[in-house]
Amino acid sequence: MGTKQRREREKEALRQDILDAARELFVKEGYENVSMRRVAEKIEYSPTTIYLYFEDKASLLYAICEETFAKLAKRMEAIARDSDEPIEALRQVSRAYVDFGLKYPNHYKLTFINHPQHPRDDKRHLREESMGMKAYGNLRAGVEACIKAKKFRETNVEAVTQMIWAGGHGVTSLLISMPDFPWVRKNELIDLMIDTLLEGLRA
Amino acid sequence: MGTKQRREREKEALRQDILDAARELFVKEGYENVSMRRVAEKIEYSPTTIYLYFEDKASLLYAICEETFAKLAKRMEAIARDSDEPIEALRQVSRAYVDFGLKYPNHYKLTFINHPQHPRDDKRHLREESMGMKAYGNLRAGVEACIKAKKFRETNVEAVTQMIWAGGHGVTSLLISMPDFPWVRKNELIDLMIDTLLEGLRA
DNA sequence: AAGGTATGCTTAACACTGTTAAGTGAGAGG
DNA sequence: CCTCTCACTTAACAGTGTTAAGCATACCTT
Repeated sequence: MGTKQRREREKEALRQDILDAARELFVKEGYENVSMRRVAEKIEYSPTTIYLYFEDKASLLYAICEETFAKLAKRMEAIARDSDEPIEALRQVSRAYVDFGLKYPNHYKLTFINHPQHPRDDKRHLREESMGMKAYGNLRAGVEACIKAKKFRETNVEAVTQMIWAGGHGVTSLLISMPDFPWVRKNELIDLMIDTLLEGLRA
Repeated sequence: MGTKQRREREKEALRQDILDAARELFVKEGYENVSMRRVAEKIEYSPTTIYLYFEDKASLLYAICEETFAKLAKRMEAIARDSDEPIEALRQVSRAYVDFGLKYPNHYKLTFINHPQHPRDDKRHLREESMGMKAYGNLRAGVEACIKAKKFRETNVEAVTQMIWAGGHGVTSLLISMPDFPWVRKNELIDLMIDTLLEGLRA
């Protein structure tokens, strides 16, 4: 009987409906400002139904974050593949990171800025297989290539990677979360950050 | 009759009690995890009493942040005064900024990461007189001194200030909001960021 | 000193929140 | 045809920020 398989398919479809509704609301109005009841209303189910598919509200967010991270990781990989000059590749990967954040500010906010502190030591997003870790790994690979090619004087791969990440995140998050501040031109600020960091690292 | 003045003093005292209680709780457990009822319980008043002294919960935190950021601005000023080598001064001012954020993560979160997005066009924290902006002004002064002394190749004061701010903010906010990530030693990361930026700026 | 009033605080309530325990009802399996 | 499974719902709990209304006391005036 294919009934069991059909039911399985239907469950998966509803799971996706929940995810789609939640993503749209979270992105439009912010995680904190969207209640489970509102998500339920959007998919026209009772609020408690969501709990049959996701452990809690944070898990719902986590699933959405994974989707977003996956897109970013994919784009970073493509850039790294298409370039062979390591510093130029790293520059473009960093640029891609910031551009991604500015293009999808609400997704970025959701995943990197307003990331709610998970209640009981929930370290899902730090697992090796998580998409966030994969994006970090891509940046790390770019840094490693530069160090292997002896282009940098600092040789601690992890430290350099984290610094470049922090530099990109700093620009991105400030531009997003303080839009009313009198910033200089966005591109000027982004390029100045990346260029200065790479210049400062040069062997 | 001094009764009016005495009452004024008593009101001010209670206001401070509220501030003290709220600060202790917010810093210890985080703004989001502390309710108005818990603050009220701590000072042994009814919850609604707080609303006679502060417009809402966000205003309570804002008042605390102003106090704390005043300290930061003061420290930055002192550092700038005590040093006459402009790059060294800027390095220490930047370091003070990050150290401050890590010491008071909840204050930092409100003014630079989570700041209330819904209180409709509430731009308190962007006002010239706000202590957060004063700290930014101190950083800017440090950058200006370096540029005046012809130590930097980039001469756009605003752009350089914003970049250094973004660098410090990136490190600070990531360390705060992703405490479980396998960071390299904090001091190593902070120093690497500041040193690399200053090295990359050198004339 | 007595009466009225302004002031400081509290009680009760509203409209929400995330989450869970218990219950319902339709459809599959025997 | 009956039973039982299981997706889903209803009702409720324990909390949240916030407000409207009420009360008691300390003050000022007569």
